[in-house]
Order: sequence, then structure tokens, then C-alpha cells
Amino acid sequence: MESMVEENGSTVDPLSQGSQSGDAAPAIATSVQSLSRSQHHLVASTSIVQLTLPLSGTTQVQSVIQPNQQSVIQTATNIQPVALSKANVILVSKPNSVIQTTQGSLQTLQVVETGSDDSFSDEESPKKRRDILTRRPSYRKILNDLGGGEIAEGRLPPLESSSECDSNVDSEVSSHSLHYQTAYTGHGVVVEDAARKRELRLLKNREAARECRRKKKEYIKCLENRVAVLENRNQTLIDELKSLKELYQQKTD
DNA sequence: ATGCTATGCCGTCAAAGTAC
DNA sequence: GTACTTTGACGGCATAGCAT
Repeated sequence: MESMVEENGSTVDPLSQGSQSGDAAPAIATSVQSLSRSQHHLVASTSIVQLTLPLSGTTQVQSVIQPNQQSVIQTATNIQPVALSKANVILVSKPNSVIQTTQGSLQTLQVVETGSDDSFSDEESPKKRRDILTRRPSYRKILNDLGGGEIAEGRLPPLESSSECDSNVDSEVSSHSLHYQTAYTGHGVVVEDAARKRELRLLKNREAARECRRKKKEYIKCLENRVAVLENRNQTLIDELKSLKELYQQKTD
């Protein structure tokens, strides 16, 4: 199921078939939220161009996000129209692939081939599910594989909320430190130190969870965008096929 | 108005990955 | 080996929409 037409930017994608534009994106968005992280993951700020995603377990579909047209890629911080040129089109045809544009902004896409979560029965415990599921590599790992780890942080879209949160964290942490520095002596110090460490850990994890959710949302937006693009392409191909058929009919008559 | 359901966000835990 | 980071899972809470 690797149907793909490159010449005129038209692609037939099974993902698009049977669905009308307008309905599909929300449906995908809903389903994406229940995706296992082992299925596929993506960190991107702007233009994801070509990708291969595993569908229904074993099948893979190559797809293109408008390499020769204007593509709108939404980011978490803003909605950013991105004009895609051939220069930053990179085809990803294997799992665990990473794509990166030739231009400034870094885009990383990882596609992990796994079984579907549907393979787990209801009786199986979450623990067992966790044991079975393979964890996907982290963003850092992906970037290290790229050999560009040092640009990781800088290239991610700056977050207004993030910076605000960071300052909040700093102030919260320092206030906690002040609080615990005036704590007891003797055994009390140990207890308070443990409590302070726990507070700090919770605080950091709180922030990490926020960031993780932000990335996830970004990923979902990219997928939604992909759906929209593929639907467009599918319609283009259908129209093209129709006109070719008519042309052929006229010649044979 | 009330109850129900769906949805979204958040904090926390746990486990795997990563850095040192 | 250990501390730190990342992220799925889970439960709680708030809100919106709908049916009664």
C-alpha cells in the first residue's frame, strides 16, 4: 500500500479515502490522543514535508505534505504559513527516521514501527502493557542521532508560557529554598531536606509534563495538517483521473 | 434546574532513556 | 551506578453541551 505520485504533487493516500474534508481532521485528532508513544512521535516547529507512517499495524503509507505548494503548518505557539520548496523536501521511508529541512529551523520526525495498541486486551494490566510496549527514543536521542544535539533547545519555538512558567518555577523554587533553609537542625534537617527535594522534583516534573503536553499538541496539529493536505491531494488525483478517463473515452469513441 | 457525558487540563506516579 | 529527564497512564477537577 505504498501508492504515491510525485510528478504533479498528487498523492493517493488510503488515509484520505472514504472521508470527506472537514470530518477527518477532528476524527484523527481524537484518535491521536490515544496513540501510544511507541507508535510514532514528532518534534517539529514548522514544515514537515514528507513522511511515512505505519497504518493499521503492518501497512505503511507514504505521503507528502505539499512539496510544491503552499503548506500551512501549525505550531504550538502560532499558526505559521510556510512556503515549501523542493529544497526542504526529505523523504522518510523507514521507521525511526529523522527529517530535517535544509533551512534554518529544525524539524525532527520520528516514525516508529510497532504493533497497534489494539493488540492489548482489556484484561491486561497497565503494568503488563508497559512491559510490552517499547518506549520510543526521546527527542534528545533523536537529535543526537542527527549529530545536531546542540541546536535542539535553541530551535524549538520559544514559548511565552514556558518562559513565564520558568520564572515562576525559579521563584517557587527559591521560596521553597528559603523556607527550608530556616528549618530545623539535627534530624529535622534530614527530614526537611527530603521534603525539599521532593518539592523540587514535583515542581520540575510539573513543568516537564507541561512541556511534554505542548509537544504532543504540536504533534497532533501536524498530523491534522497532514490529513487536510492528503485530502486535498486525494481530491486532486480523483479529479485528474476523472479528466483522463474522459479524455480517453473521447479518443476511443 | 438537574443529571449525564464528553472533553480538556493539570498534577502526580512510574518506568525507560539519558548524562555524567 | 546514580541523578536527572521524558512521557504514558491515571485520577481529579472544571466546563460545555445535551437530554430530561
